Amino acid sequence: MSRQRPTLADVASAAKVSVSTASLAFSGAGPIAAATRQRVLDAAVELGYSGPNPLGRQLRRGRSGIVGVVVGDALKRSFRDPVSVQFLDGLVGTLGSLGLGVLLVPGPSDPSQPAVDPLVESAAMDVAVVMWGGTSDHPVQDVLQRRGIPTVVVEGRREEGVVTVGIDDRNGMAEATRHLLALGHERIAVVTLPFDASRREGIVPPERLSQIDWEITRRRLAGVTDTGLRPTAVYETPASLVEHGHAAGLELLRGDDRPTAVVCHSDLLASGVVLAARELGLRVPQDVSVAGFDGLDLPWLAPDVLTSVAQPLADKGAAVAHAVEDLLAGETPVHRELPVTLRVGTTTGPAPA
Amino acid sequence: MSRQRPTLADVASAAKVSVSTASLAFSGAGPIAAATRQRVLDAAVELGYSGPNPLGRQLRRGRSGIVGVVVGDALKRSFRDPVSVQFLDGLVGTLGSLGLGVLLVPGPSDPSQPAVDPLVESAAMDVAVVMWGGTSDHPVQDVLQRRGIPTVVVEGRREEGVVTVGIDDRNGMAEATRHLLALGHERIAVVTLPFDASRREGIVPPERLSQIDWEITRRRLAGVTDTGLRPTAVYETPASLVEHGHAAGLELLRGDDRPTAVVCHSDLLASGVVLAARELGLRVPQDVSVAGFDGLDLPWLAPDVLTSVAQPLADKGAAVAHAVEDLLAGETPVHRELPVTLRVGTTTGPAPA
DNA sequence: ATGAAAGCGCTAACAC
DNA sequence: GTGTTAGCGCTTTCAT
Repeated sequence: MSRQRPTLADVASAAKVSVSTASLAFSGAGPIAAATRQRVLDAAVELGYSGPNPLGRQLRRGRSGIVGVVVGDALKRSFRDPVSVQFLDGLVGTLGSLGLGVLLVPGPSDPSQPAVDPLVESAAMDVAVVMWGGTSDHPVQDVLQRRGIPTVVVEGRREEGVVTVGIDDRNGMAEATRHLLALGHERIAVVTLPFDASRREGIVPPERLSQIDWEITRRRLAGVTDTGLRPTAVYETPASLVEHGHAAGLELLRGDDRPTAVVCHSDLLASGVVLAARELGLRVPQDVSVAGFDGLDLPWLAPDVLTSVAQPLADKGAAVAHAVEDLLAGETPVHRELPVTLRVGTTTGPAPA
Repeated sequence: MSRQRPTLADVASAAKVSVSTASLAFSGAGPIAAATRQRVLDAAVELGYSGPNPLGRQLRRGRSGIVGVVVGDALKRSFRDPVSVQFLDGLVGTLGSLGLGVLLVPGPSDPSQPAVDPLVESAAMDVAVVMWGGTSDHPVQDVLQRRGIPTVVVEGRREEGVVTVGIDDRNGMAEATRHLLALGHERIAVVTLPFDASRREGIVPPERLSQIDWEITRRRLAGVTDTGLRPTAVYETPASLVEHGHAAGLELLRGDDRPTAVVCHSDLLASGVVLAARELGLRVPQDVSVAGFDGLDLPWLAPDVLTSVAQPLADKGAAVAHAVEDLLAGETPVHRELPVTLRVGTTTGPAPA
């Protein structure tokens, strides 16, 4: 343990071979005699050498093997949403099998904070993945572009020169809405994802409906109105969390002119609405139907099973990983749009008479 | 965009300075005339140079600026637990302010899978953090040690030569138990975290009680018995998830000789027990009291607020980050054990008469 | 305040 | 099959 950490050169000289040969012994990429190889490996063990230093390898190869994943929000908030987590799980798994690691890069948190995490500016990454890349001001994407780091945007706006992976949420949302319409509902309210970073909360005044900055919110709301429905109310939430759905439900469902159904932009919001309905003494779905989006497994909603539009989260992660792979191979991946499926649960039923 | 990406040397020659001067212009670490500095920066913009290549810098400095975080389980499962997420949030935040990035390294998932993710073997990291490092076989820690990567173990066994950060969960668990005893409960069951990687589920036969592999489970169970309590039953779960708590609740609370209180090793488990109790028509806390551990915010349990032992999750992340900082500075951080606090909610009350 | 030079540890041409 | 050589892009003494 006395001196410096041994290098490949040390191992090579101990094994009495050249460094290039020693390199081959570890990488296996090239012809080498089994005996030589073994000699190198033995020398390595002898010296306590545990394999090539990744830093040297990375510089030489010009690749870090790292994919920076910019989460669309403060980590804590982002990861409270199973949607992010399950997506990330699919992404990390697939990237892992490609030999790539995931560097967590915090996204913009408070509007007050510096807009771009220092890691975006200076961390080593071969490719970046931007989750929830749907805002119109993209300081993060600008920095990445300046650095020349190829980027995959998830759920963002489809733009020239930007690789995107998304889901068919507009049609999915429309399908959920039509499901309610088919059940005879006429008074339907909508609980939406945030319109922008302002984190506003409450029923949206009509003029604000045309000022949606977040692409995903715009698309899902468009899906609702694609059906021809004119919602009785549109309620904006500051984040996709149960408590915000709960607040929305309390506000929307009190009073006699309440809607008979609520469509929500996410399952977490929808489950909050269900809890609020129960709390108000309303039966679900006899008095009020509730539909969500995401297809999450929500055991604590039992015995109810949420009617929801299921999106293939793990597949989405894998699709993004493959886009990353293409980018690394120098190819330009095409936009992928994954299908969604309406899954009818126990929280929607015929409109009350 | 024709040729290679520009390097610092290109910028230097365009600005008619030496590379070392150009380097100073970017790092700011050294004396440089403001005018020269500006000339370099202008040249950089001109050439589309976006700052020093991190790979070159890392090799030169011998540091990657990366902390590998080995999550204690498959990502998906791990991140379904707010405990991991909130800890990670604190960790990433504090490390970020130290200029360090977090590389996500999947931990052992299935016992069938290769025990150690390839990233552990070969990714660049200056320090590693092992979450839930409490198992007796540490293939991951062995590899890290062989590579000479200093490691912080969270919630693991305190051992010679291993830096650990933990919480005082043994006393916390004892305090929760004493709270129940003080309320007059005599028949108390325990719902525990996994004993080992076997993911067994159900009431534990007595002989298995001495075969707890996971340190955290051992400590928390010891906390319960430290009070002198002899639990009516000990129920082992395969993971800290609501559905497993639910299953435990259903099994423990059916029948007339049911316990009047259940102490759980986590809030997710406890909330599952509450749901099961409600489902069985039992009133909480009139018929059965339930206590948890972690101090999570569980909005969907409303109107109940879980009685729980709160642990400072963000602080734990920060404490680990500071241990990492010490390690990087060449110092040996001391073991930190953070305090926990019993917070009485609405789910515990006097034992039924 | 600036420049020259060395070298971090490795891999990949290329020659033998 | 093995060795020689040349960098990858940068930071950091050390001179000037």
